[in-house]
Amino acid sequence: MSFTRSVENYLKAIYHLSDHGVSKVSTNAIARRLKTKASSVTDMIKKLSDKKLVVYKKYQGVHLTDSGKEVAVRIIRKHRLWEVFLVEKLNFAWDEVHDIAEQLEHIESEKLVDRLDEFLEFPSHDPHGDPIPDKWGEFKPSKKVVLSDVDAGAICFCVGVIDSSAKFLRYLDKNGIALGTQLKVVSREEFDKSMTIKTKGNTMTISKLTADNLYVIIN
Amino acid sequence: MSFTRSVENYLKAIYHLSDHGVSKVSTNAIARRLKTKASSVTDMIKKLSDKKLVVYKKYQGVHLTDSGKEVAVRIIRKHRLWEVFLVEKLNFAWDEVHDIAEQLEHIESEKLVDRLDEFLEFPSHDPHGDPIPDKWGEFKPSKKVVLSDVDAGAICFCVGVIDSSAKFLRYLDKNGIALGTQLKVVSREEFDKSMTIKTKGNTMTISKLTADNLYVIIN
DNA sequence: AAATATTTTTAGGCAAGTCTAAAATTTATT
DNA sequence: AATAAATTTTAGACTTGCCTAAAAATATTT
Ligand SMILES: [Mn+2]
Ligand SMILES: [Mn+2]
Ligand SMILES: [Mn+2]
Ligand SMILES: [Mn+2]
Repeated sequence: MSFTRSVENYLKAIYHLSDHGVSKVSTNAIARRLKTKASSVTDMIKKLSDKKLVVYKKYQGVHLTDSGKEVAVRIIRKHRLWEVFLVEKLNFAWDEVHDIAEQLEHIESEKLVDRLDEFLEFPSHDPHGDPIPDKWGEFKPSKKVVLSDVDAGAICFCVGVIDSSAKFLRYLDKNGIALGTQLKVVSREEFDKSMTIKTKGNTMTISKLTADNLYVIIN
Repeated sequence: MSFTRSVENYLKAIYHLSDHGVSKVSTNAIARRLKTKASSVTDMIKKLSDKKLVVYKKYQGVHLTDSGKEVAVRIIRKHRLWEVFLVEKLNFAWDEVHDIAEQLEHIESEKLVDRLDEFLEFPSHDPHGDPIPDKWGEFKPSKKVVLSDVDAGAICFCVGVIDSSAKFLRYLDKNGIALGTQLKVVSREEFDKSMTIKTKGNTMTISKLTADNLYVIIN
């Protein structure tokens, strides 16, 4: 099955708004996300419902069917793989790639996606730390968490920040922490919730504030 | 300026049919090429004319304006760069890439195109031996020619075939001639128009028939 | 519980791009 | 030069996706 760009964008939006296709999503939420009008959303929802991609009851919001979820995950896979390509191979910064990936995600060719995946050596996460589903639509169980939630002893790698101020980024940079940096949590201090972490060449103690603003994925 | 996918496809078709935008193109020729109906072409031509991308006189065919040509060349550049990417980086065969490039050529991002160009090390020709314009829309002077037209002494490389029968391709393969193979024309025989050519490891004589069916680019 | 505010749907309309069938124009043939 | 054939354009219709304005349903206040 092949769908229009617009249908794909709606399904992806609903997927994200519904927390992986679990809960119901309101018309207005979709409209806000896609920068369109509620009436347009209602129109589209009816078409999606006719195609059995969503379940819809008037005034009650929508949720994705299994096949709707499948389409959404396929688009997300493509979006994130292309983001990796742009950052890893074409040296884009991680905050420049979204709009381009928004277009590339609609290119249709299963072979292309699989070859790209292989070319990128089957990345498990995109440059923003979001997981990339495999070709069967399965996500790896690992999930991005805030560093302050990681137990002592765990090894993880940095995939994103919450506070993206220049100040914070400079601080991280100075201490050799960047996207993709491996970290081991050596110990956690109960008293002030500070943590001691070890990077490749360095061991340091970071404050709770810092740990609260770093996203990591546990290996 | 940004145009719809459809507009871009029309402009590209007209460019190719008009021999680089020189001659006039008939409605039917465009319809044939784009697998659409003549009436649809007339409709679109009017819109292109309103946008000053073509010059149109009823019943007299169209030709591209300078700005129409510019758009067409930009699309062709993208098409061919993506083809190189697919073959060189993702290991596609040269006969598999066209349809995918047909989609990728419409991705909008000047930065993406320039980075891709750089990543591919500024290729001058696509996998079919067609020249790739630079970012200012300029084509390198070299052009693909039939091997039988090449003078003795010249060094060229193989970029395509006219006869694509399995028989011919097997013959080439057996003699170590493939896409990209460097050839030196050692001598030409006036009597039967046969040629002696030298490849990397081998010198051989080929018939006029063979030379007539091989496209090369002179270095 | 009634009134008010918010959300969602309907009604009607518009642009892009395509189609079929019929009319107009150009080109080729007698 | 007249007729026939081919090409091109017009007329009218359809789909997709979007919009505004108004009506209907649901949610929140009083
Ligand atoms: Mn998109
Ligand atoms: Mn991302
Ligand atoms: Mn195309
Ligand atoms: Mn090509």
